[in-house]
Amino acid sequence: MGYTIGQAAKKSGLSPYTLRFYEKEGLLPNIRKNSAGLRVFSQDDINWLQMIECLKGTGMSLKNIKQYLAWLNAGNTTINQRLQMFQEQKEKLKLQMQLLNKYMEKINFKIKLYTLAAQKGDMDVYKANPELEQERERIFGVDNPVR
Amino acid sequence: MGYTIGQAAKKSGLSPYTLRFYEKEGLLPNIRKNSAGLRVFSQDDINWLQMIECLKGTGMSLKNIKQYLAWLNAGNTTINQRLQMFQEQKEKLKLQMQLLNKYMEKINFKIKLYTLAAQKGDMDVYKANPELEQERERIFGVDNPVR
DNA sequence: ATAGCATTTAGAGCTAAGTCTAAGTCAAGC
DNA sequence: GCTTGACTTAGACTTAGCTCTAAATGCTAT
Repeated sequence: MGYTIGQAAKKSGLSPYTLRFYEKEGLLPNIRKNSAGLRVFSQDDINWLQMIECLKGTGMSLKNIKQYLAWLNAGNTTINQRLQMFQEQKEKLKLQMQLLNKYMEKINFKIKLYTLAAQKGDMDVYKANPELEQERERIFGVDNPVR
Repeated sequence: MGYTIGQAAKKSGLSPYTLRFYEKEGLLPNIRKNSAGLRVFSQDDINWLQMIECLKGTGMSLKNIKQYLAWLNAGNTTINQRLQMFQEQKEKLKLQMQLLNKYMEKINFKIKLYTLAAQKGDMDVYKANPELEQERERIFGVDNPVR
């Protein structure tokens, strides 16, 4: 159960460059090397890479991920810091998801608008569909006519 | 109804530096200047900044936002391109939201785990709560014990 | 009318996160 | 025994997106 850097790259969706970069940055400590000096990635390493993806994908910087790793390595005395970190990360993620929902509404409205405009051939869509004004105002606010 | 760069910065949540940078990059064409040479931001400019935020926030690069702006300025002949752009952006956003939901599950599980660990004082949580194994396996996969 | 602040410009500097280059090593297949 | 291809290293380079500096100008309140 050991992967070369290329195999680990495919498994994780990252490039070999990135994996070496992460190791250089201290995000992948304890990567074994075989007798020829090649890195050997374990399943644990792959799992950890997936955790990195999760934290990175929810907006955590590599620097903060490194902090988390330091807490992991420090053992049971840092359980509360780690718990708090995940709680904060959850709040951040909730806000982010709310924001994306708002963006989704805007984009959906734009699609509605442009679908009508594409049929008509021009952007004067509100005249034929005055009911859109209500929705537009709810999503974009009073003084945003949405071009 | 005109704002200084400082006021526009507050309204948009961006810094004056960023607003000047955006103008320099061609993302804010037609910003007026008053007799003293100061920029005057209109409500339309603020609205456009909010659209930029939406596109940027859903992962579009400034370069692609500039492309969209070019289509806007080109008039009705580009309605289909713009419609397609928003449709693609919507697909991207849907994937992103799915991903964030997965990350939320992972983070919630971690919070559950660390909450128990914090009570116990150590990480041997599965022994006292073997039902967690099921959930862990569903969220993280078979060969990921989740440290 | 002067102090204090916001603004202007051109251009330099910064940060995060990779990405690549060059020169070399090594194992496997022909 | 030679080629091919994946790997190694150190360190330079890239990209996106800002962020700041310096020197000058201009409004605003005392």
